[in-house]
Amino acid sequence: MQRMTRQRAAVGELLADTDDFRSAQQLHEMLREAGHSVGLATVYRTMQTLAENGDVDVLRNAEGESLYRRCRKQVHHHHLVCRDCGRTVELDAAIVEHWAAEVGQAHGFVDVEHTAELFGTCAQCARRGSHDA
Amino acid sequence: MQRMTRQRAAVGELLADTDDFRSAQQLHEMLREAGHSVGLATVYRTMQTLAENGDVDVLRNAEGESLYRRCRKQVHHHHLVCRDCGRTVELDAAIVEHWAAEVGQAHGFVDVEHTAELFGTCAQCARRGSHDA
DNA sequence: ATGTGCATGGGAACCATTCTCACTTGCGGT
DNA sequence: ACCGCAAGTGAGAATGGTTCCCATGCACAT
Ligand SMILES: [Mn+2]
Ligand SMILES: [Mn+2]
Ligand SMILES: [Zn+2]
Ligand SMILES: [Zn+2]
Repeated sequence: MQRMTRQRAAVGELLADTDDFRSAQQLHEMLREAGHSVGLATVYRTMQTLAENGDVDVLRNAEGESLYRRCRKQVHHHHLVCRDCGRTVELDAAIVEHWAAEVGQAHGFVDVEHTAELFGTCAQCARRGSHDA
Repeated sequence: MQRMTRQRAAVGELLADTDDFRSAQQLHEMLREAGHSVGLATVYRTMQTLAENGDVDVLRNAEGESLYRRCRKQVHHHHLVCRDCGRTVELDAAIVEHWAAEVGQAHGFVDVEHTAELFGTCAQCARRGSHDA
């Protein structure tokens, strides 16, 4: 019931080549530049489906936009993301997992989920940024 | 240069009485019900200013809406929030602070900020929820 | 090759938030 | 108390990311 279409193939190929977090609109533009023709609505739909299936990770930047990325790890993890270029480091954070579970239980909450993301400026962007100014 | 207006007084009073995270629209409605007349745009502006001054904390729920709350602690902290009723527990998380700082430095990132929020269903809402269904 | 129903895409709709701008008002100065 | 004016307000328009609609396209089982 899940069909392989030209559009989905193009998105999949793009995600394989990209290891920074990107917005749906950025992905759409990248597809256009690569010569593929894929509707914006289709990009949104595709990313949503991939996210639901756990095939991509989603996070929201400070502006509230959703950013997507195909991660190496399939299991739950967190990220350190460059707010300038999207460069991403995948993180294990057993400490954070324990903390979240303990705190939730201690206060009688159930179905506890957590978000924990780090945003910074990567070394390369920091170097580039110090040139001007 | 910061003037005390009827509207800001009303918002301040409301925030003092509320200790759950609330959206600007919810606050606007609560003001209306309390008999105050405050424009929605003013609520947004006021919350934005309060947030910039660190007088309220802001976080985004799963739907991407901004939620506001006047916290007891003035210093940096995190939250455990009921996704149904907004009930909130303020959290110290020295472990998370250390983790964030270490990880950022280890990967050469600078100006590292972090988000870490827990969302769950509070005991009361869990009890209420189990009645129906 | 054909049929069926999932997939696509362009534009409209949605919705939280911000902007605009004419009007109001707090408040320092007199 | 009275002025003057910059800060504040609010109703509606604009914004912008995302979702919805629906006529058309196309993957794929038979
Ligand atoms: Mn985790
Ligand atoms: Mn922290
Ligand atoms: Zn970078
Ligand atoms: Zn609750």
